[in-house]
Amino acid sequence: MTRESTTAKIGNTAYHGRRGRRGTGSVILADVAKLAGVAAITASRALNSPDRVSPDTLKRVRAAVARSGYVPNLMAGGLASSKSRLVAALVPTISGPVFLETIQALTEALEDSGYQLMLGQSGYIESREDALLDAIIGRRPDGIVLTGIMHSAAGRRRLLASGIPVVETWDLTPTPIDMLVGFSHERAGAAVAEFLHACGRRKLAIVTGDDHRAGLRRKGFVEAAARLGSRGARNREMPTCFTPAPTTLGSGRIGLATLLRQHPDLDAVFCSSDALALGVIIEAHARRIAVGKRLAVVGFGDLGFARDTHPALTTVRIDGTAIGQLAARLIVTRAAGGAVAQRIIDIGFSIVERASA
Amino acid sequence: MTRESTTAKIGNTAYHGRRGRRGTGSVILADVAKLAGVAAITASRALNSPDRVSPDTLKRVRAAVARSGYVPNLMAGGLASSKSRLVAALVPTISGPVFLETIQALTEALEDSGYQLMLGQSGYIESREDALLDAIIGRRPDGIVLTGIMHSAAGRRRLLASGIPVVETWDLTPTPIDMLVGFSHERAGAAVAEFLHACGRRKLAIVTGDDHRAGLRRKGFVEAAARLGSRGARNREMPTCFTPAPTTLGSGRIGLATLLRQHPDLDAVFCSSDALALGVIIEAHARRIAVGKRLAVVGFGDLGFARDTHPALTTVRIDGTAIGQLAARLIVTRAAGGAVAQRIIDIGFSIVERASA
DNA sequence: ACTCGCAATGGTAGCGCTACCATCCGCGCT
DNA sequence: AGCGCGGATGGTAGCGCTACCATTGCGAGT
Repeated sequence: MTRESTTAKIGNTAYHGRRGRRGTGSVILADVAKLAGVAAITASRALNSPDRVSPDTLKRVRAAVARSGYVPNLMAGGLASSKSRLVAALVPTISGPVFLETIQALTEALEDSGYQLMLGQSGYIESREDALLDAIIGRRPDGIVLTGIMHSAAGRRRLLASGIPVVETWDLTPTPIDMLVGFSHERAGAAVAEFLHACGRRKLAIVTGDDHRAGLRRKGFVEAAARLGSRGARNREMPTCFTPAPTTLGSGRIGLATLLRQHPDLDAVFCSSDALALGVIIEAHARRIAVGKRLAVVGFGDLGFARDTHPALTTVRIDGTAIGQLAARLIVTRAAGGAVAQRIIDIGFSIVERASA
Repeated sequence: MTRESTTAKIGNTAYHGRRGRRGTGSVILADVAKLAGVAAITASRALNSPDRVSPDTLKRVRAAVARSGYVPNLMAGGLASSKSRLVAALVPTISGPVFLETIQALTEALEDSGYQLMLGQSGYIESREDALLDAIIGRRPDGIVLTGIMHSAAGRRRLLASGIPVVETWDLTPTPIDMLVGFSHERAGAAVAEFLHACGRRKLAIVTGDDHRAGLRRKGFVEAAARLGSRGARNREMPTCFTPAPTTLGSGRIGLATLLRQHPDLDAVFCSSDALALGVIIEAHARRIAVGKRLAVVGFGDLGFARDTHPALTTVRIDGTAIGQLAARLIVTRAAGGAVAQRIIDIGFSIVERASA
């Protein structure tokens, strides 16, 4: 029994109503083809590679689509072509505006290339990360973007085994799973120490979150400070205040208060996020400490508000948008069968010098 | 020719190498079934409804899955069952932390129920919204969550026609497409005006973004102020400063400066976001205006930093997490074939009274 | 005139999975 | 003994689409 033997009704309800199976009852490609007076495969070509059909056919198929309100079933198409036009992004959490810019740029760049973003939040629980990985790999995305994720060894193996292009971002590990767009947190930390040193600051301190990447920045900062001979840093005795994730304005206030109790004479604070830095500035205000003069404050991230604090915040700028766009380009290239010239891209960073340091 | 007639190799590479089609070459259900010594359909049941197979079979199938590294192809499963286990969320943009909490909660709640979130950003371009809608509907998600989207009439129609459950959020329109979780922006604005009036404030002003929902809050605020007889508000002459999207700390600073130029005696400012409010506070600081005393400031959103500003920010709290969770529950219920008791849920709001007003 | 090539179209056979029905087996009942 | 019944399992036939190959028709090349 063929579809043609049923009524001419658009949609496959009639067919399934007669005998047998499920079906969504919506308009399918065969309906469009019949309306346009062509075979299904020709209708498919008209939609997916318009230059492979005659102009006349193309017009008729397009008209049929418009008339019937047909929306291609991408699950079926994906199954048949093993191309899902989906890209998955895995982040620890989207709150915490650090990765937002990257996700935003990624989504936009992908949409421009006809891809859709699937978002996964691993939280910080490893078992969840594994379950999530299954859910993601199960959809056979054309690419996976890992942002700020510390993946388990098991996770790495499954990703590798899946054969799906992977882009890691926001970090620069020597041994990426596949591709990578990031920068060196350690060098960023070192650069801040050198900058503060050049400003004449010698009594440095840190307010930092305790995630892995912040740790790397701290390491670079402390080592550079030691190398340059700043106070206390020689023996890794950098005054440090750790704050729990996520880093907030409130933690920054507490952080400065805590540091001042032990080291009332400190003259510079490097914060692992702009939110912390804003908190430090506000706490300094409350204590009538002149930020930028008696106390230098440096943030990290160059979030939108950094230019508008009082005084404006000196901070490390990471081009999150570029990271997202590059990640998208890498994946799109790979999905199109192309080879990428450079599997590891160092996007660098810059110190935006404003009034706070 | 059946799969069984080929070698016992795991994965369908051998089969497809021999003659014919594409195929991903990865482990498929039939491989698992063969390993476990059962039929494919039994393996499927073992994975999807474990209580419908014998404990022994279940164990053997699970072992086979573990041994082969099988990951179900959810596109194929979705096609066969017309259940995608995907939910799409449409937001104008994810930067701008307002909807973050909702998206976060939504993702988590869905993951707990075995659903995956697909994220779409419409930007503010209507043509893009339409293209996006096709990409989304094409994947046949089990639900669509609209957050802060003003959808075109055409968009409404397609959503309706698709038959997919839709939840609109963050607003309370009288005629939702399907389901709705939100609150009345107008009433929120009115409540702030009443609150400020009760605090003895009479010379009110507004700093606001110019999106639709902020407009509704402004309307409620202005009308309530007029009703209560605050200065100028009788004739809708509320001093107002509009700022371009997105609302930022910087816009808030400019906003207050602008208002003060025209109305140096104002004693209260209602801001359409906490970011604006923070900017207003910072500008007031810079001008040595005592916030909470000479000038009352009220924000909107109760973002994380609101409790930590100096002085702490009085603001309107919306439970974005609850919105996300409720939206998830509505969709999961519907997808499971259940009927929802209440198609329109008013989540309300509350004014968090702190030191700034 | 006859091949050759190419553009346009169509038929067929799956992609990997699950809904639907059929079968089988063992159990308690009449 | 024969019956029905429910639990476990299997076979088959698609879900809606596209890869692969075949076919057709027509103009150019020899």
